[in-house]
Amino acid sequence: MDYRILRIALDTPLDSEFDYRWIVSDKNAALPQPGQFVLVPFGRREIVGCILSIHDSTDVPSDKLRDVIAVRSQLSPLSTTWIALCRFAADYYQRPIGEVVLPACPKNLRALKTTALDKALKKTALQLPDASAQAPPKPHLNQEQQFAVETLTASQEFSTSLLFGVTGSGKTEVYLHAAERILKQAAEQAMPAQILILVPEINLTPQLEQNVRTRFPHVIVATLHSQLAEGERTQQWLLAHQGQAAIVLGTRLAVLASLPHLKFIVIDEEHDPSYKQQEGLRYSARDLAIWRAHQLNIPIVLGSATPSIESWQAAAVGRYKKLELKQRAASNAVLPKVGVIDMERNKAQQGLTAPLIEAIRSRLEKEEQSLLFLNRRGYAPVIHCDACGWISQCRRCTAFMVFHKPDRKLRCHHCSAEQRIPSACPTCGNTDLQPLGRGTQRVEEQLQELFPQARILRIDADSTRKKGSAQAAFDAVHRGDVDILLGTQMVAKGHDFQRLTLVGVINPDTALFSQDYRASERLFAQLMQVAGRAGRAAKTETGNESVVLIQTRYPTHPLYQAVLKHDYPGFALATLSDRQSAGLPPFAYQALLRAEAKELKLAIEFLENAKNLLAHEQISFNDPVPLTVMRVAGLERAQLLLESQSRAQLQSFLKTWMQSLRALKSRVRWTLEVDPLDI
DNA sequence: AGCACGCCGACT
DNA sequence: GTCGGCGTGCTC
Repeated sequence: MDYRILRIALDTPLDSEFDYRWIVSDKNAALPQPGQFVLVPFGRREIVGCILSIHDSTDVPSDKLRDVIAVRSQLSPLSTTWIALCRFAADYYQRPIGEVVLPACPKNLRALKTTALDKALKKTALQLPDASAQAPPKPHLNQEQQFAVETLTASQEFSTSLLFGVTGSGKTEVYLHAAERILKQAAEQAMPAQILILVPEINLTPQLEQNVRTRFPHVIVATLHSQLAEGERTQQWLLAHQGQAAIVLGTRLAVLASLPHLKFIVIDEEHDPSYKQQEGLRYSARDLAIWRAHQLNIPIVLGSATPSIESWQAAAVGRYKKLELKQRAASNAVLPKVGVIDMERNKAQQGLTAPLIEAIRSRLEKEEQSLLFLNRRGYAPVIHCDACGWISQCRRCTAFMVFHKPDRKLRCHHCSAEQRIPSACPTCGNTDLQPLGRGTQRVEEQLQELFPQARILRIDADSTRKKGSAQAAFDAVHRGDVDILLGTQMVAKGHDFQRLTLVGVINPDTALFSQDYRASERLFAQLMQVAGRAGRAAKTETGNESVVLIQTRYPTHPLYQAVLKHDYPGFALATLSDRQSAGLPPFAYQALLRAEAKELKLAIEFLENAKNLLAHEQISFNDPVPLTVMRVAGLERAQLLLESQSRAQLQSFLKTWMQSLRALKSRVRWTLEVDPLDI
């Protein structure tokens, strides 16, 4: 009997591809194709995999070979280009290819039954653009924007551009104009085209989605992000895969979407940490997007007001083209004035210094809005007993339990353990337990005392737990129903508040002294971003200038001085020189091996073994160390950091090292992260 | 990761 | 006597 060998990717941690037999019963029937999904027996169950390649023979002994049950032919095959992208990601991040290919596709494609898929296919077959609307007049571009658009669209070949422009400088307009031109150029040549736009978090940038849809009423715009319901996700994915969607707007997972006619990629806010997947395949969507652009030989643009240090360096050495927008696009918009409040001279009461309180008061008098930024939720990060020294330590984690006042609970932010507030100290019975430090809830309480008439709104992960409540909260601010907005980093992104003329940063100093060498880079980006919430509109009717006030104990710290001057290039230059002398990225490449076990000793032991397993001249190992939050949910964790001057050397080392590590068959649970962001 | 097999402890 | 704990072995 005639048969073929199908080499198949399966979603299993086993680092291998699996060969199956396909019996050719009818010579005239079409053979299965790479990129098609198949149903196969695997152990004692049946699962769906994806054909990677087709062969005439295999080394797998024939008694092990089993037959494919069925081929899913209703879906057009994924391209070999797409499979090559997945293969690169799998190799680079040291994961089996099946763990890339299958999770990259909607669950309905992998389901045993195809009913949901068939339904989605039927729906997308009828999909048409909105088209009812007429495209609104396009905003006029200033010279810098015009130049950026020209540069981005001048060639259809691979190039990476870094679009550097402050908040409000009109980066979005550059993306949209470039996208429009690329679609138009393709249409003139009667070529299909697709554009991929990646954003950090889609629910925080609903304005962009709306913007794109109204600007492109004649094409299908698909959106892809993790919060879509499965049916919807399948449809949106199909619109991309079938080439119907000319524009695909999505979060990091969209970088692995099937896009047969991809011609241009945009990465908005390219520095944002949420482009890094933090579990499973720990990929950087930005880095994969650049690889994809290179693979397809198409242009890609990375945009940011505070580029990642890596991207800035790449632009400095000419690997990326640097495009700069120096002015805020609306001619009457100005950069907010940034000032620091020295907390040594101005003692804070309940976290707020007198100058900041005065600034809020003056905004209230003029009926303008204030925004206070504090990156710590809850009421107080810990409660303690004055009499005996007891503190609210989590039993299962190396962390304090956070006091949440509205529901009168202690909650661990690491393992989500909860308990009611003890009415008395668990060790000595003292009934006077005190909160230490402050989170957003406590500052909210303080604001209510100081400004009883003001309408105060807190926005953080706790206040926006219900679906749609974040949107409702932001809508209230936009309507002007809020005088003082208070929140965590959730309030820093995306939204432009027209009547907002004061941004107060309560105390960001801890990030200055973090173990993590990237903490200052993140702080700088966060401060610039939150500062950008102010003064986006023209000067208000009252003629008030927008102001950003940062409360700090270190007012002369270079980081704050750079923020004061809106001087990202200066900050980046200083950071790069520090990184260079310390031999840190982007002047070195890193990988991180993490281990967790019931006892720290076991984790450390495993990492020591791993360290001594395989020597390599161009790889340097640090010592295994416990993580800062050593124990989470009863498991103790440690990590081993590797560095190399050469990305290629690190890659080839990791490949053989991983094989040896797997062969150890250790009890300990471990993961490897390539290019880690948090250390 | 699943899933099954297998070998020991406390229950209707 | 059996339910269920998790060690270990296997998946083309």
